[in-house]
Amino acid sequence: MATQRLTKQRKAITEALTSQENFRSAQEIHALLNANGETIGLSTVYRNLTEMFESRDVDMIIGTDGESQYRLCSDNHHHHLTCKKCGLAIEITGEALEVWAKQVGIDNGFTEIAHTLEITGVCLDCKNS
Amino acid sequence: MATQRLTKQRKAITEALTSQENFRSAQEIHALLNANGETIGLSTVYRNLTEMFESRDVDMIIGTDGESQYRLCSDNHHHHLTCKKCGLAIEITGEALEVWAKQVGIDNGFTEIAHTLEITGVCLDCKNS
DNA sequence: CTACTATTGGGAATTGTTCCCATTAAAGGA
DNA sequence: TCCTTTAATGGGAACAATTCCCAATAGTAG
Repeated sequence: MATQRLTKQRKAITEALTSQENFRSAQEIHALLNANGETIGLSTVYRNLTEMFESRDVDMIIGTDGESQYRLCSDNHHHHLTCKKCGLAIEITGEALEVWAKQVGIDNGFTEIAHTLEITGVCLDCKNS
Repeated sequence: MATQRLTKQRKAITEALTSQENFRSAQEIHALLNANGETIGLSTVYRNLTEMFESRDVDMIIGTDGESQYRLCSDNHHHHLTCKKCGLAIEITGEALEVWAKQVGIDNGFTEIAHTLEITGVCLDCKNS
């Protein structure tokens, strides 16, 4: 009585996620797979990403436009400094911030504390053009 | 040459927001108004909330299901500690964070630096139920 | 190999939000 | 006060992301 079958679609999705550094929407993953010659249904991508999120294999965030974005869970938590014009993204880590955010939650009696941070601006190249 | 007319719809929306403690979705505001006998279009609610957000009269956050939620804001820049279960939102200010975020941008040659931060968790009441 | 059933995929349905545009009604001036 | 101008409204169509439905497909245990 299997409860989890290893289909080639599931494998392909995991592979696609592995090849991506940052958060990608379900639609982006789907497009990526199709571009690579895989034939995979959009429903399947959504279904699997949701399952993977529930089993904590991927992180999910909700973007500023309300679109869900996914990324394979990695242990090193970090944030991004993103250019509004060209989309350039620089990884930011801040141990102090991590600790502070968690502390704020604890101080207010919260548990299961998580946080998201986005810093945006205009990068040097875009400013000079 | 007026650029901002004080319509009764705009007034009603502000009133509805005033009566609410926590974040409410545009649809909730709309339902609330209609329940109070106002006749107001959903488009109008969306339009005004978006404008009010852009002019910083209301705070907006994107809920876990991707739905935008609004609340009248106090004047100063701040962030939120939000309960995943009940939506309870506590205002957070952190001068250190503000300075740090700006510094990170500057260090990387960015200008027009802005940032958003959301801390989420489960509040005490929701944990005990 | 076969039977069982988890999983797939594609189109329809849903949901939150924005767009379009003819109609309505603030606000300033005569 | 009454016009005139045009910002603002509202409702239905359009959209985009996501979920649902279900017949067809394909892992996997035996």
